[in-house]
Parts: sequence; structure tokens; C-alpha cells
Amino acid sequence: MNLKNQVEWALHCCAVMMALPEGVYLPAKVLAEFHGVPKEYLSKALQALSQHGIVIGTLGPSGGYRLARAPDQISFLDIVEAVEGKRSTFRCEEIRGNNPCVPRRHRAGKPCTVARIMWKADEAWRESLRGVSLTDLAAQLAEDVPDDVLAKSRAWLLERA
Amino acid sequence: MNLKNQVEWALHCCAVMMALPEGVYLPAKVLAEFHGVPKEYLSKALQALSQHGIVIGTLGPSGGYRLARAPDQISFLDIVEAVEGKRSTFRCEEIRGNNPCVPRRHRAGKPCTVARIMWKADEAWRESLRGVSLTDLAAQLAEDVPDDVLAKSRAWLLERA
DNA sequence: GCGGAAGTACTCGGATACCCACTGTCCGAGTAGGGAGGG
DNA sequence: CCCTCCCTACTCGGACAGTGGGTATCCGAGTACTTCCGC
Repeated sequence: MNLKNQVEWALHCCAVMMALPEGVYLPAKVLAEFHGVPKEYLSKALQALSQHGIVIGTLGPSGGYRLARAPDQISFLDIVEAVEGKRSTFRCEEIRGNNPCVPRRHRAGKPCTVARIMWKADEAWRESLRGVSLTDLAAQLAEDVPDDVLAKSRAWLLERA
Repeated sequence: MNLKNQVEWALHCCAVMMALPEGVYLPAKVLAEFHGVPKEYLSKALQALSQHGIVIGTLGPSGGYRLARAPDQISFLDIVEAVEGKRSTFRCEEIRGNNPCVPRRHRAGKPCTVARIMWKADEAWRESLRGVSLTDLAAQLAEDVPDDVLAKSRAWLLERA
């Protein structure tokens, strides 16, 4: 079981979009070149973000994407769920109903016990992602990435925005 | 992104194996019939459990599977990781290295910032599963499942063990 | 010189092929139990 | 009657095809800038 690599791309794209001044858009082409990934496919991830109101896309020359909200209003969970969907990673197929000792038309009141435990773990995962915003990411990046790389990257991006 | 349905099957199989007396083995065929799933494919999940020391398989007539440890020594995480693997659900492909502003041979000290956050969430998921043992499941099942169904199921299984 | 309109080039967005992993199935290796035969 | 040996039948274990979602790609719809023309 793996998350799709679009998740990684989407997160990194949101990270760099934080560096954009107000009213400036960054084309998918530039984002793709910056991260070294196929442009056409990356645009699908950006589309997903756009459809969920996390980024805004604009057409025409000087078009592209920018964040739709302030970075502290966008959590990792928003981005991950936009790409991966809100469904739990665990699907309960109700195999307990196949038990030959259970009457055929038995209506279970509660969901399957096993499923409840798995869903709780899934919720713990989501809760962890919900607690990290893009602002938190920016603070961490400021520590991890050397200042000159950060500055050069920002210049490189603005040059092509 | 979905967990494979073998995870669900493995969990339910471990649940019913708790009902077995000491020294009794339950064939994959019976487990498959009980849960209404294809026997040949279910055996793959049981093989995974066997290879990770969670259950023990025996050949020949009256052979089958039984739990390898006491139920309170087997956590949901053990079972899930046996089937799904221990790898994090998030794969970091180090696309930050493709940044044209980073010197080619740059050795990053820390892992990617984004990856660290995703891995932390993954660890939260695992921690939640680590905290639930088969004993806990049994206690919950005793509340959820009517007593007569529980008794009939146990009898049905022992009849074929 | 200035305003407006048409043309152009660039963008996003959805529709279309390819491929790997999960799903499902099969057959062979190995063993434990049962039965037959001999003591 | 009991022990031993052999045979059978049942089990697990690994190797073999089919299919759906993820991956990758293409082309069309739409817009903002630019340029040209008329006033």
C-alpha cells in the first residue's frame, strides 16, 4: 500500500507557492521543471487541489496557480485528502455477514468491530496531518534549508512567474 | 490508496483463531468457508502471517493454523505489518534534489522536511494499531456480538478443526 | 497620440493509452493419520 | 492382541494468469497580452 506520488508533488508545490507575492501566479510548467517531474501529469495533481479550493488556477499568459488561502489556513490533511480522497484507507467488506452461523437477514446495529479499530487508527493518521499547516512547514524549512538555497530558489521562481 | 482486503481477512482469521483450544489447528479451507472468501487466496494472507511468526502452520490431516503467541502478545500492528509490510505508506523520492538551484552533489543532512511530517503521521497510525491487542478485540467482540452467535460459531469451527 | 478591436500565444482542463500491483487460481512438496500385515 | 510399516489423503507453500487503479501523455477550450489599425 502506497500513497500516490502526486501527494508528494502536491505538498512540495504548495511549499514553493508560499513564496509567491500577492497576485502572482506560477505555471504548472515551472513547478514541473523546478521539481523535475512530468508537467502534464503534475497538472493533474494541481487540478485536484484546484477542485478542492486549495489553489486557484488562472488561464492565459502570466497565468498559473497560487494558494487560495493564507498558508496557516491550509493543513497537510487538506492537501493529502484533495489528492487521495477522504475515504478511509481501510475498506470493510462486511465479511462477518458471511458467517454461516449468522441468520441471513441479520441487521448489525454497529459497524464491524474490526473496522471500527482500523478506522480509529486512520483517524489518528488524519489528526496528525490536520495539526500541521503550511506555516509550520515553512518554519521547519527555514531551519533545514540553507539560506542561500532558499533565496536562489525564490529568485529562480519569481523570474519565471 | 487502499489497504489490501487481505488485511481484513487476516484480522478476522486471527479473531476466530482465538477461540481454538490449545494444540488444535484450523485449516485455511475452514477459515475461507467461514468468511466466505476464496480459499486459495486467503492462504496467501495466512502464509504472510506464518512467515512473520504470528501464526503457526502444520501439514497433513488435522493440520492447519493456530496463533503462535498468546492473544495479548499479538497487536493489530503485527498483523497489518505482516500483510502490508513495514514500509511507510509515504515514499519520499527526494524530488527536492531536482531543484535547479541546489548544487548537484549536495548531501542533505536531514531527510526531506515534507517526508518527516508524513512519516510522523504514519507513525501515529501505527502507534494506534500497536495499542490494540487481540485480547482487546475479544473483549469488544463479546459486547458487540450476541452470545448465541458467538457460541454457535465456536461450535461450528471446533466441529471442523 | 490614443482608443479599440482583432490576432496570437500561452495557460488550464478533461479525455485518452500504458503498466504495475493487487487479485484470483493452480499444482507440487511434505506430513500425519489410518489401515493392513506380521509377530 | 500389539507393534511396525506402508499407503493414502489432507495440509501448506510457492509459482502462474487476469484485471483495475495509478502513471504518463495528448489535444482542445479559454483567456490575457500584444499588436495593429482607424480616428
